[in-house]
Amino acid sequence: MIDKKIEGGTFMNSLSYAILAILTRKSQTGYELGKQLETLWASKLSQIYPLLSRLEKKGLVTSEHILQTGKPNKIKYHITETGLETLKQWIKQSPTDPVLRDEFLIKIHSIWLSNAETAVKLLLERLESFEKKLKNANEVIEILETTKKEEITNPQTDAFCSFILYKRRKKIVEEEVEWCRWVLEMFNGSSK
Amino acid sequence: MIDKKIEGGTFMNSLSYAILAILTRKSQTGYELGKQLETLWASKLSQIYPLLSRLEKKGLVTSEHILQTGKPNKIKYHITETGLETLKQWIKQSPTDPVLRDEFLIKIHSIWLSNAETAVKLLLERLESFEKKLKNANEVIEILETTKKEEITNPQTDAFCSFILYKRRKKIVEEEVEWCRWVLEMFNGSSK
DNA sequence: AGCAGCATGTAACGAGTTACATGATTCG
DNA sequence: CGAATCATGTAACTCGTTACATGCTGCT
Repeated sequence: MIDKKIEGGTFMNSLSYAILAILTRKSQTGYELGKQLETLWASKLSQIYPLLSRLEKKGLVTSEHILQTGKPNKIKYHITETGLETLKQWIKQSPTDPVLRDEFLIKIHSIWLSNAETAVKLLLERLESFEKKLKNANEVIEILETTKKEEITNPQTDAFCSFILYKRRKKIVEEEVEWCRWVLEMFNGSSK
Repeated sequence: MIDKKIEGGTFMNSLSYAILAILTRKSQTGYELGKQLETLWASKLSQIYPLLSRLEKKGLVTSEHILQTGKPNKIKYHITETGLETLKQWIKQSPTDPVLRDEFLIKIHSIWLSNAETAVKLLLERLESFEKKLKNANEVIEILETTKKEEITNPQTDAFCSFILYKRRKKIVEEEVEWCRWVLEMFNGSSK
């Protein structure tokens, strides 16, 4: 009875909703969406552009052609009333289980077959990459805390939602960093 | 120059390595692999069975037909020397970036458009599901700590690898639980 | 009587990535 | 002078899910 199939194509997938979610905050181009989506639902432009056309055919977004000089012309997308309603309805439904695909975990699972050097190299790389993510999250949180002091405590604002998501990110990334250090210690302890 | 393309089909994907990784610990059937893979690289049996055939053609695993009465016959897979070498070589290479696909995050991103009831329901569901995961991780950790006391401090054992992976899982899931409680408090605080 | 578990597989489809095509500007 | 950024898109592919097919045992 759930009509996922709205006129003009096939079903709505998670990426479609992620696109609508970002467009509620600011109308933007496919190219810009590609960057915004990184933290929410990573995807390539080659997947985003066809989906935007599909969403337009369904009447969930409208497009505005913007001519530019010196740069290629661009197409700005706006969410429609129908699009907003569709998104709101979707939010109410229980989300599917999260899926994590992380080659690092497979490698760690098998690291007992390897030597300490390989393990340490793997862990140091991971540590470095997550320390960068942590720094980035901290920066965004600081900016939100100073420029949106009021909004970030009000659940009815988009800043609040961004804030809590970055706080979550920070917590989880911090744990990963701590964990890497802990495992590295165990390798140092056992080799000496 | 990296010969991902070993005779007998196309490339090796992450799932192929995940299968090899699990088979290093214990020979087992595709059906059993399906369950073991849940925490490492979630996948369906319809993807696992054809991959096992492919791995056999490549000479990375061998199969043993086991006849059963009362239950359907089964095929037990064993990793070969070549399979083990292939896995060891792969571990040395830097893993690709982890990919997380989580509809919950998209919904939270848009929760400012919705009402407090919807948000609280979403968060309570998440909390419950992660509390279950936490309980499960704690149980496995306790078992490992009592039955494999020695191995879990020795990086050359498979128990050590399982142990550190479950410890990681526990930490991250704990943070998610804490975060859910924190956000729920903010909703309770603002509605009164 | 019906459902879950055991056990293997194929077919069809949707989701996602890589490669290709185009072309101007700006930065190092 | 090459690489990165801006900007949109198509084609070909791999990866992953859903549905289908089969059939016996044990639990509720």
